[in-house]
Amino acid sequence: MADHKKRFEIIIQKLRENGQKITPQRMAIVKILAKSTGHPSVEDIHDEIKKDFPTMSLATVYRNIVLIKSLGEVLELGFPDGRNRYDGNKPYPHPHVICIKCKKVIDSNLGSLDDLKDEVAVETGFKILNHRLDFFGICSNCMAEKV
Amino acid sequence: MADHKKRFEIIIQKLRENGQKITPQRMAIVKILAKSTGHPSVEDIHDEIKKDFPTMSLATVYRNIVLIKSLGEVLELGFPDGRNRYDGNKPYPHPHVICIKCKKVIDSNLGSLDDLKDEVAVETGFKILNHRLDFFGICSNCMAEKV
DNA sequence: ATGTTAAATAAGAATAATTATCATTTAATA
DNA sequence: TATTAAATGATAATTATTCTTATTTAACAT
Repeated sequence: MADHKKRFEIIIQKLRENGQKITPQRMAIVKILAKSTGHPSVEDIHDEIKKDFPTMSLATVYRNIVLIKSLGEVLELGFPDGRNRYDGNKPYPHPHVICIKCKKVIDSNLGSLDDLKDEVAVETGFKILNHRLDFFGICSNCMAEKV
Repeated sequence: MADHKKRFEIIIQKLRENGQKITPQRMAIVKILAKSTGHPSVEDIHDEIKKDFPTMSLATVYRNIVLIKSLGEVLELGFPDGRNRYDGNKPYPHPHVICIKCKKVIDSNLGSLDDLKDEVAVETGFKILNHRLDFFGICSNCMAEKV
């Protein structure tokens, strides 16, 4: 089964287990999050779904993301300019590489930061639960386009 | 000279070099950013300065942060919940450790991520300019307070 | 199959952080 | 001290997100 199909099933299953109803709108949102290779914003998701559900409300997208986030099945990437983006395909912390020109967000396949995490825990006395690592730069496309 | 005094002078000097006026309000903001051990939010800064300048406008704080950011002399830490925080003492990327209970933000003294950066550049074809590494967890104080 | 009910949705109002506007004030320079 | 472009203060505008409420509907029991 394709990766995003599997993720879709996992998230739907988890929703069921938590007594949530499976509505068509909810399924549409989960479907996009399960793929989410492009790290869509709430508006991206809303626009995409409006093709099938012209009455889909933005509030519904927000509500469902909060819900799915609370189940640990989507990763939220917040940015200072207030355009959060989401990854429901790999909901665990992993490095992202972000183009500051075209705003593309891609995944990196770097190894884990467990060693660093342990160092930080010892150094600070924190119980570390989570982390986030982003690299910012310019992608090869945007580099080629520079005038 | 104390660390934050030095930072203050550096930032003021850079403002001068760029033809910016040195106003009392601007100095007050730079002074707080130069210290900024607590990684203050815009509101924190505004509240602090209002003690000396009761008429200080929020807009002035925002404007000056944008300006100082454009000079590369303050690091902006954006969070999904829309409460950005600032570090003008160490304006270059460095790991932060954030308590998810009391929202405290402290610095970590981990070594550099230059090796990782190079790996990512090779892997993705990006020109990497910047990065951000945050660890989220619970600080020892909050851990002790749990009921 | 159908009725019941608590939860979900749609639409739009409310909120909160940030940015823009514009009249007034002021730092820098002559 | 006068001049002038830039900075400030006050507030309106904007934008992302959350809240509210009437309506609809998925899930379950009959």
